[in-house]
Amino acid sequence: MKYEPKKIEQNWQKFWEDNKIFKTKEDPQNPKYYVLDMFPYPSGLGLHVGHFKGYVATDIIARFKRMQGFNVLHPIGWDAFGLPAENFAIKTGIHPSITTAKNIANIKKQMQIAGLSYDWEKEINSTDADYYKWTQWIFLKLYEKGLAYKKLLPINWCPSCKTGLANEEVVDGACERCGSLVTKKEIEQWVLRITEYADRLLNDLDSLDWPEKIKEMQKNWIGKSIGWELIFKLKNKKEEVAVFTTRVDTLFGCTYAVLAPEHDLLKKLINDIENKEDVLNYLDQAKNKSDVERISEVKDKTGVEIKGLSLINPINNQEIKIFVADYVLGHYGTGAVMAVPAHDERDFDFAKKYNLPIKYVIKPKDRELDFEQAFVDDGILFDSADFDNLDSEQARKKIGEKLKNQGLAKEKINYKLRDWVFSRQRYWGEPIPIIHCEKCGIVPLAEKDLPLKLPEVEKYEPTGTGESPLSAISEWVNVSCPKCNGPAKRETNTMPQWAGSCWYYLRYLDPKNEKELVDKNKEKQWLPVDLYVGGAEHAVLHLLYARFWHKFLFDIGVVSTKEPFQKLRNVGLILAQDGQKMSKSKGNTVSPDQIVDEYSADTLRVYEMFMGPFDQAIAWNPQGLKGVFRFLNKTWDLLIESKENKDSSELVISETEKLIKKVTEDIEKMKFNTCVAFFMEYINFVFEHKKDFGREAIKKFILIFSPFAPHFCEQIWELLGNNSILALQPWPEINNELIIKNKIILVVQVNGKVRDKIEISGGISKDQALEKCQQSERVVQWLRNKEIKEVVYVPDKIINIVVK
RNA sequence: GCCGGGGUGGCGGAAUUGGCAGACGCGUAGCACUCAAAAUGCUAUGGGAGCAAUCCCGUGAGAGUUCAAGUCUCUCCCUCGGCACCA
Repeated sequence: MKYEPKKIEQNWQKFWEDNKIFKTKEDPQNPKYYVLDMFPYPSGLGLHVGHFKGYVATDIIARFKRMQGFNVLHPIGWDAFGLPAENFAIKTGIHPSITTAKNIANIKKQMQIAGLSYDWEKEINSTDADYYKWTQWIFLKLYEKGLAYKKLLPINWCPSCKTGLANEEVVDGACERCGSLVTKKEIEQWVLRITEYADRLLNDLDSLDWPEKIKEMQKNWIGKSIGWELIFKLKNKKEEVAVFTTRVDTLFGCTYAVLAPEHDLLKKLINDIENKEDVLNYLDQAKNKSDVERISEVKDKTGVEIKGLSLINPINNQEIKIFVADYVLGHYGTGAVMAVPAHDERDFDFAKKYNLPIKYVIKPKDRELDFEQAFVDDGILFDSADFDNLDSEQARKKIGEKLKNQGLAKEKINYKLRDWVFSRQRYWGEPIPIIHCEKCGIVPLAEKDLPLKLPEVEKYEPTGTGESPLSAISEWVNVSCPKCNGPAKRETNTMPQWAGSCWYYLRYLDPKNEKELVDKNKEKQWLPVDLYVGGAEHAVLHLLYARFWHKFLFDIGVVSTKEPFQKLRNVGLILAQDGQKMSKSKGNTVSPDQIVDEYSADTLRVYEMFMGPFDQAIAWNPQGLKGVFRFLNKTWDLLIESKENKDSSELVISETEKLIKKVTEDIEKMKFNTCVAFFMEYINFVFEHKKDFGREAIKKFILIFSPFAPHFCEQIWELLGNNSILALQPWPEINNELIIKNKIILVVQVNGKVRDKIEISGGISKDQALEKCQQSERVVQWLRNKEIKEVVYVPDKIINIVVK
């Protein structure tokens, strides 16, 4: 009998489905395990083999944990709001929900032919009104707690997608989605106060089992800095300017100050400025600069002196000039800085260009000052009055305290993180459940009126004016105010792509609940997610947003854990054969359907796990696929041939136990590539010992190989005469006693070089081992006429004889 | 510039965390089967020397620690990812 996957795979898939084998079990006796994939966007292109890598891995873990007796929750769903469906609708006039449904059906089929063991009863879709009702509900709660607000502010605008973007969606000054250069646009925006959670988002990272890289990225993105806010008084005026600094120790070196173009003082005192025209001109220029232009000027800073105004340095009462320059950011700190060119690169560049004084007040501890450049490290103070000879750290404390006592300073913490611009001027997203009343202002929808359904429109085309296509549907837009019954209009912006994915992992626990987002008991039973798998590209997008919402839901008592995803692992990309990223436009994608058809689902699964380390990007290689197919065939033939064997030899039993041990450990560590290598090694070994490969060993092999190649193993299991379902069998226990320990190969070195390998029985002493070595001619020839100086013995491993 | 990952045969990659470098797979070569090809099986496969047993060299470069270094320490080079005027 040959390995004929086409005859078996579909049968097993149908059997699993018909008998609901992978329905989530909730046996209170057993521990739970929640293993989750980042849910996909149902693209019209379907999934390519790269998408499957993560899904196969979580499937292996899910199957493994089920066999170990866990209640496993392994669900999947669809993150279906988003631009591709909407853009397709613009082109064809077909409603996004229709294309989305079609795409979902296709991808679902792809997942099924790969034998992925999802519990399809838990399936969710972020565009179902029953689902986004709760996304809107969370928004209302955020609004209620003052964490959602509407504000006119200059935001990142993608001229091609014709919508505003969040900070996190701008990569190198371009739109994360389409790559167009982002411009600034001032529109009224809904904004979420994620900054309120900055400290918790930062601190709780420590408790998470996540890749260091992702934690670092989030830390940097949140960007906490601890320093002082100082007051500089204007000379001969009552106004003052606050600046933020982390280097208050350099205050004696401050030779001028710089305001961001957005700084309030400029508007307020514009008529006191002698060179008003120049300044206004500069402000105008700065306003029209894109991020890319601003970034490109890093080495050539621009600015204008504000003549007629000056500031007083609070520490020494020195008068200093004021500039306006766009290297100072309006949105960070106070929008104003004290410039210390001697000890800051940026101020140094600016001072050089405009010929401003550079005054050194800190010197290095271990070398001479170099007056050709800024010295930015901590050091020892000089020319700093009472603070001379202090080191930077002490000086920061003392100078800060002194000014604090005079009411001119306070400790201050700043974050790079900015509030989350949450509205989009597009159609295919969750409507924001808000009404604008002429009299009452912003009025949130009542909970009972949720879901606020997305209306049908005739044109999906974004207007480009900063208004959403929804604004054109007057019968939807015009409503009466829930408060005063007067004329009112609906909010026409929609939520961003990320909204639905901020909480979907909660809905899987209880997907059909109409009364609550999630049942309390179910939430307590299943959270947190024990293993979350997805790409690293979501580090500061989805993963940060979801943590924020989760913490908010924790605060309002919806969830009981501080964090949603306890353990996170990144799946590495599968690149095309040419080493490039797989994409439709390059025409280098490989479809899983094609591979399943040509080889088998199990070949695809085993190959993807064997390619290399799970978290690493690796190019697709059709030859490697062939190798795996060869292995499966060889294994099949061997198992069929051996299945009538009764007992195994001690050696085979020992090797089988070793295999169980290694595979069990490596699945847990997600080292799937070495698992497959172990399977291959084992099969090569028993191939040499066919007659000794008995029933128990075969059974155990099939059990532990089944998460990798489930159809294959299920079929062999049946052929062995079992009536039970392999997927529901317990994982084999490791029996250490059966591992042979009395025949050990000891490596013998002389002066650190391997000279022989001898067989010993385990646990012998150093002297016994040395005696054995002296019986070996190969070893003895290196000892002749030499004096043994030392013998290093690592029991059962290695002996090193040091001679002179 | 800063932060993080990495550099091992012709290729993808192993190496119990300091103890046999190159497991496993691919590729390549030779042989067998075949009219032939594919498939399959067997053998070899880091480099060098040697008929051979065997010996020497070898994990980006250089130094160091150690009985022993791919693994630890220092200096440097290259590469991939992230952030980047955040005061």
